[in-house]
Amino acid sequence: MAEPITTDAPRRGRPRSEHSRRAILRAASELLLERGLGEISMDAVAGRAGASKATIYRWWPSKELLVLDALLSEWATGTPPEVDTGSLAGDLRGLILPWTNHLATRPYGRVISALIAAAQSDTQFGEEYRAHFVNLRREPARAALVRARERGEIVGEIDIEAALDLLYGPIYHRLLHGHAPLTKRFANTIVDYVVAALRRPDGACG
Amino acid sequence: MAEPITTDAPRRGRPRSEHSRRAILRAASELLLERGLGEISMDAVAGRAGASKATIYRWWPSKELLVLDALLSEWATGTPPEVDTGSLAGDLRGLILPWTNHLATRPYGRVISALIAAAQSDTQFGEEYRAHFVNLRREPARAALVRARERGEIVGEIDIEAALDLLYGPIYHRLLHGHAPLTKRFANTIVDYVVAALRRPDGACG
DNA sequence: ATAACGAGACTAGGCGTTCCGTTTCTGTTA
DNA sequence: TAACAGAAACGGAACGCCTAGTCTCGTTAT
Repeated sequence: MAEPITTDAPRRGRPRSEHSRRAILRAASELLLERGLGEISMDAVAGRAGASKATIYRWWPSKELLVLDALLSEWATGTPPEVDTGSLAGDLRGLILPWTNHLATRPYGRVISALIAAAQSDTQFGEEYRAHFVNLRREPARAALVRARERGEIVGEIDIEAALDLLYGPIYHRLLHGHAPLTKRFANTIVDYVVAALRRPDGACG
Repeated sequence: MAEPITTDAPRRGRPRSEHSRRAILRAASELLLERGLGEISMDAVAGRAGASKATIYRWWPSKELLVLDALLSEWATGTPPEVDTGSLAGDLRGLILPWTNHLATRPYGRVISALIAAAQSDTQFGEEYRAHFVNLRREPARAALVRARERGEIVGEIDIEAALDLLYGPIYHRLLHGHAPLTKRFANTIVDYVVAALRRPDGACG
């Protein structure tokens, strides 16, 4: 993430160029979706943004964190509000469908897989990535599951963390491996399966 | 994958050194699990194997394909036989438990995530990876689902491909993101959820 | 006076290639 | 049987090219 711009106590000297900051983030986003993380260079980002590499590294400590910031600033526009539809299926669909639709419109798989790979060797980046990408999505789904349990829609011993993996795992799986398309129909099927699994964890009826 | 050694019609000239081939694969495996794909160099592999880089590149076209070959040759020893236990839960458990146990014993997550990232930009490598890693695991699970349907254990319209993602997606999710441990208990829970979801796809009873 | 800016040179390190001299095999000739 | 020529693989090492990240420089804005 970029070092935040301190607003209080106006610093001396030339202020940070907001124009450059946006140009850098936009250039990074564009190049990222055109080619992927491994295929772009910081020189290319600087060149397209009309900025200097020194300026980039003054505010972002590494290529990966710049990319993470670029994706977050792009996705910030499309985050849907969390809603309580009254049913578990409705809640999960409201969370999953816009997200998968967003993922399917652009080649995010190549970018996110590179970020995951980078997160394996850089612990600090890994935590930042998980906090902003993974947990940010899990939290509202977790809340929906808790509501459903309090409502009595799901009963018995429920492993909520495993249920969240059951929900998000298949989406990430198709996104990263690309063995099958990430369609709206698929997302709906996964939600149906998850709801069915939680309603009768042991598969019994009656 | 390495170019296969042709056995028929013995070629002229010095034959390929089987000793070097094994030393290279073993050095690659060791370094890979010690440090990960992005943190090792071909010079390091050559050095540890006591081989020349020229020799490596004579038989493996890239670092990624060498690594894929190294992992496959290591895993070839631990592949369990496919068994028909007579129940869907038993079949899936027989497939999933040994695999997750194997995955959890070593830091495979960092290696596999790097391979997935590499597969995004190299189409040919991507197909090779999916064929040997992903589909090799999906196929027996697919067969188990078909048997369960023929047996009448699961009924109605089943999206088998989505069901496979429901089974493997959560495992890959934890392996790659590392937000929660990949325990035997977790694998069992996922199998239970999958079986429950498929028994009543609509969540209804009666 | 301070600090960010763009431009660009620079370092360090990795992938993959190429050359070298050597080794080990096959095939031919005497 | 024995020598010789060619083919092909070997280890070692240097090289070209590219990229992340650092640093210097003169400039510009507060």
